[in-house]
Amino acid sequence: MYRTHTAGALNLSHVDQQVTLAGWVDRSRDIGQLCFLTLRDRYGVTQCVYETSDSEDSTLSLLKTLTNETCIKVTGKVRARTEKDINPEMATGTIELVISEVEILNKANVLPFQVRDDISVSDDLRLKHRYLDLRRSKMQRNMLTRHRTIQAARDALCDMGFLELETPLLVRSTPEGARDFIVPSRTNPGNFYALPQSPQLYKQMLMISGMDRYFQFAPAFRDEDLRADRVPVHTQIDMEMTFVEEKDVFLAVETMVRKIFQDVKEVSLPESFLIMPYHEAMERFGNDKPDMRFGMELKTVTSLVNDLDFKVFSEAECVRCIVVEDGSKVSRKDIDSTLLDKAKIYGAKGLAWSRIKNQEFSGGVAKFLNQKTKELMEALELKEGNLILFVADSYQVCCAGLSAVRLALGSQLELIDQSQYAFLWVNDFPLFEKGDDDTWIAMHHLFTHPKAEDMQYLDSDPGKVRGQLYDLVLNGVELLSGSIRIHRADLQKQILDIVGMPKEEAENKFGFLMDSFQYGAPPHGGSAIGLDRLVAILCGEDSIREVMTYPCNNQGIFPLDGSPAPADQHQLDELGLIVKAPAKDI
RNA sequence: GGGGGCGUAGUUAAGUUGGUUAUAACGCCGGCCUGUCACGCCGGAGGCCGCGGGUUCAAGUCCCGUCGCUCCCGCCA
Repeated sequence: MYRTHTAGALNLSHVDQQVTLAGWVDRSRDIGQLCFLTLRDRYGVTQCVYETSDSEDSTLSLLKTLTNETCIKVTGKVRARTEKDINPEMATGTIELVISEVEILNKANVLPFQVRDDISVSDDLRLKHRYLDLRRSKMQRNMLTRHRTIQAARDALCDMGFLELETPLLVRSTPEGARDFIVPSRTNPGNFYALPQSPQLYKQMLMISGMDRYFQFAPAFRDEDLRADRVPVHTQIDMEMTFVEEKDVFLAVETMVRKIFQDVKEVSLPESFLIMPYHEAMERFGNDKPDMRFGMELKTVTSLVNDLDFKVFSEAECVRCIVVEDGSKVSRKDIDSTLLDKAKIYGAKGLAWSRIKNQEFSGGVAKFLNQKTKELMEALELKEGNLILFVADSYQVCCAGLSAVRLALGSQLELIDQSQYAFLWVNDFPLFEKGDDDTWIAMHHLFTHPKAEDMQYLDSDPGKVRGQLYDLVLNGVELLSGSIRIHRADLQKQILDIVGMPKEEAENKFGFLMDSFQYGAPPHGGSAIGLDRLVAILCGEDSIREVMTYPCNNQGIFPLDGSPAPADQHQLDELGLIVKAPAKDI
């Protein structure tokens, strides 16, 4: 071993012991014939000190050459610091290591960026030198949190009798929503595997196999455009259960999530989480993943304002609004620029506003609203000083626009308690939505079981059918998606008919699943948690990249190894591939 | 596919209506310092101002193009 202890281990009980530490130079402070250096490893930081009366001393000279992040081994005796030299900020601040010997294991060159928490460096540079970025204590903490989250989830699921099983990573391209990553087969020229978008079909068949309860930390691959919280590969805590209904899945998930928050954050979550149907979420928050940490709910006023002498309102399909309690905190400039911009992103053409002053509307569109002062004041329960913000458009645009405005106000007015974890189940999603060309498309995926009481509308009015579908939302972030699945071939065929998938295509793409339904497939259901998003929230990070070891950048490029890269000609030849597009230079 | 923002030493930034030798902090190199802990003090090196073109007596600054990064919309159940 290179070391006898770690850099976080030493305390007063080790005084006078001879120890050896190995790690990186966190900082060195050269005070002439006195020299301090702080040595860092995953476990902490320990101050090492060397003093001499000989200015030609070889150890002293060596210490003076140490640059930050040089990898070293230090041997010496632990000494208690004198009262005035104790550093209360440091976990090891009561002691120091008196250096007798230093060995440079590997020198560090001039660093591309400093390894410390208070840096602001471009993400690209951080990713190019991710090994250095991960040395920063914040990143070390994030990785530890990730590890603990996985550990707690595994403990909880194993306790509940789930089996941890793996499903294939080279699979058939599936009829799911996102674009597949495809992998050419050398042994079967002209044929391709797909990387799984989720273990969906394979975990369903594990239930058919009688595995009863399964889970897996599963990579999920999707070849779509990226975002701050979206990368081509993310990890799901994927689970599936047999002979269960929605509430049974909720219970299992809640048990696991409670264990995670207890173990990782020492936070006790409530016995059960709030449940809200999709339609209620849209009505109250304009969003299917509402942030429940603050109110400011949306209201609909279409019928009250459509006879006003104001074309924008009278001709709109829908008029919705939100009420800001203390309107004085929102300036005209906020409304006309910041908030309007938010609403515009989602297609709103404007953001009408007015304030309540002396028991009537004042400013903005007041002259129109005051045709119905009393009715509006009562319907919206308006009070002195309120600010009302309206969007008039389709129901979808009203919801999306005002929901964005609500979130912007929530953060601007600091209405959000950052210490709170507000969980919410959203369920009863519609099974289908109308596509562009008037066809029905599955809102979630094709394997979701309709709600029993809505099955009667499958033929007559698919838009009315709700699925046994649920999302778990945490602080406005969609953490989990799941459903009770179809387990009978006849129902599965009916669903495929409704979305107009040709029989041949269905047979080709997942006939194997349909087949499996024919041998006593049991009722089953499950869910998948976005592990990266969960860990990001636990770490207080906005981007999931902060909790992944080696994420790619926003262009899908990983600056460290330079992937993706062109394939060698001999690789292409073996695969029988001809590249038509010239390789983009990256 | 569409829109917004940013590209200046190793890093993060400043750079005025276009006008001397392009600044600062941290880092790096050298010197001084025996209780520092963001050590301090003195000195030094370090620049294709992303790239290409244009306007001008003169461009880091203005214009056009391009490349890179980033955030968002579409897309992603």
